[in-house]
Amino acid sequence: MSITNEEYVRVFKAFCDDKRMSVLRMLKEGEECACRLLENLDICQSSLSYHMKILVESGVVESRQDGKWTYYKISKEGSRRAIDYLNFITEANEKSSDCDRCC
Amino acid sequence: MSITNEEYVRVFKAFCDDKRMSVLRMLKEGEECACRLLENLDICQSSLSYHMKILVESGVVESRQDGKWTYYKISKEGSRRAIDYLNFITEANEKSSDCDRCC
DNA sequence: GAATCATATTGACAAAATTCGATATGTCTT
DNA sequence: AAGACATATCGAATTTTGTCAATATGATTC
Repeated sequence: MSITNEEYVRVFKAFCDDKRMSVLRMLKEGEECACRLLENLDICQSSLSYHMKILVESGVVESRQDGKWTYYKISKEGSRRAIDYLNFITEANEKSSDCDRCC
Repeated sequence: MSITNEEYVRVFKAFCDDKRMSVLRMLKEGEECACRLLENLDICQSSLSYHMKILVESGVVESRQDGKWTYYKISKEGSRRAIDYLNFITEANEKSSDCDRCC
């Protein structure tokens, strides 16, 4: 077992909360700074910061500092990794347990 | 917005808990009944039942009754859907925000 | 049909996640 | 360097999630 449960869970935490999902859907349209995200979310600034930290730590979102602004966008590498993980986890190990045809 | 945040979150909840991840990793090896899962998990029976309900409601796991046993396995359709969702959420809408080459 | 076994549900508690207001930090402007 | 602005962190309160023991349900066996 090379990848730990903790690692998987950290990555998928990104997708398990309503507010984070809203953020992801905004970032899908392109890079945004925190203040723009905040405008559309009905939470206070510190809560957004909390969620953005989880998103960045999951690797699915990456951030970039520009002066006093922080810009966020979906990370291609991070999302590829999440997809790889999901594929791996849900991919059966084909050990003929529900083989309908052959036996 | 056709698919709600709630729907996405319900699906990804499957992957956001250590115990559920352990279950998924067992089911990856093939169908199992609840009692076998329980043996390997260090939680009590009602807790397992709680987690299995979340997994089944996510669609990622499907269950089948055989007499007094309940068997669980990874749902191909459910996991395909989870992967579709993840692809959709993390796929950028390419609106030229981080275009390095062309401009 | 009574006893037994596997799983589900309930209610109470514990632990973790989320929220907010207040404040800190770091950057830009003047 | 003082003021303004954007974001991060802290501490406390609240909400949600996960846990267990007890009990219920539903099927099987005797």
